[in-house]
Amino acid sequence: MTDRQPPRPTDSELAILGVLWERGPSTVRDVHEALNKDGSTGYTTVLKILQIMTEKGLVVRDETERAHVYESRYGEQKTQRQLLADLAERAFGGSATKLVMQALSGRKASADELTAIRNLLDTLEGEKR
Amino acid sequence: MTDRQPPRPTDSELAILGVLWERGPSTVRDVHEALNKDGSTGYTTVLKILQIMTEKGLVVRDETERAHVYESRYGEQKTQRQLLADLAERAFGGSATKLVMQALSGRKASADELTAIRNLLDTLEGEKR
DNA sequence: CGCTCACTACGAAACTCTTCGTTGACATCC
DNA sequence: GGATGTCAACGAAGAGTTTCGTAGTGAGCG
Repeated sequence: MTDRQPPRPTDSELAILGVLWERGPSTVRDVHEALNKDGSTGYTTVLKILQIMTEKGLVVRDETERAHVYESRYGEQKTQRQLLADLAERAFGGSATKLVMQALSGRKASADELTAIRNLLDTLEGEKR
Repeated sequence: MTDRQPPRPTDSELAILGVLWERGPSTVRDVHEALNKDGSTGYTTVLKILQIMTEKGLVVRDETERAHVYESRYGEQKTQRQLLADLAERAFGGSATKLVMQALSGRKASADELTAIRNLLDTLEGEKR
């Protein structure tokens, strides 16, 4: 009835979504050029993946212009949270807290970053009480 | 020279690794029975995936007994951190901090969990100074 | 000794993902 | 109006994943 659960994007799809989030609605050419800054992907490859993503519902396509314009259907944060929930489910026994703690301890964060996280914690706790 | 970077486990592989981490070294039968508690996977399917994982180096196999015994080659935490680093790279522009903050805000954690995370933060900051 | 059971090995089939070559449509430029 | 360039669509090839049927092998039982 409501929107079906979007499928988990693959690596290539995620790379393209990154471009769309950064640039906003873009043509195939735009995406291709943005990706080719570092990697090397053919134009038709990008096109094909965008077509598949359209079928999957990951992006929406505006066909009014000759060069179709693609836009990510789900926001960056929503997608990121989806991926995190997914990973928590698959690799952390469903515990997002375990995921967070592992991410924190497995990594050197700067003092600034730790402070930012602490502030976020404060906010969350404030909401709760 | 040193160990080659282990490949990212697939979903099925991760499910099997979960069993191996929980039970310790196990035979195919052990894993199969553990997995069939809820899902439905054939015995030979589990065997095949374990064989592939052996080729990939994700597990090690002890063949001294007739029923081979499989063991995860990498610990649970190490694998989890690998997966997190990977996801941070692919979906969070390489920023583990962004990942943590998204995981925190996208989720309702209990007060106890927030406290646990806060304590971890204290420990990390303590080490740093 | 021969049967049966448990187990591994092999390989095929279906599916997805990634890549790209080719084709055809459309527009613009000379 | 024909050549040139841009673009979407199609299809195919190759790799990886997941599934499982079938075959072979060894161990122990009767």
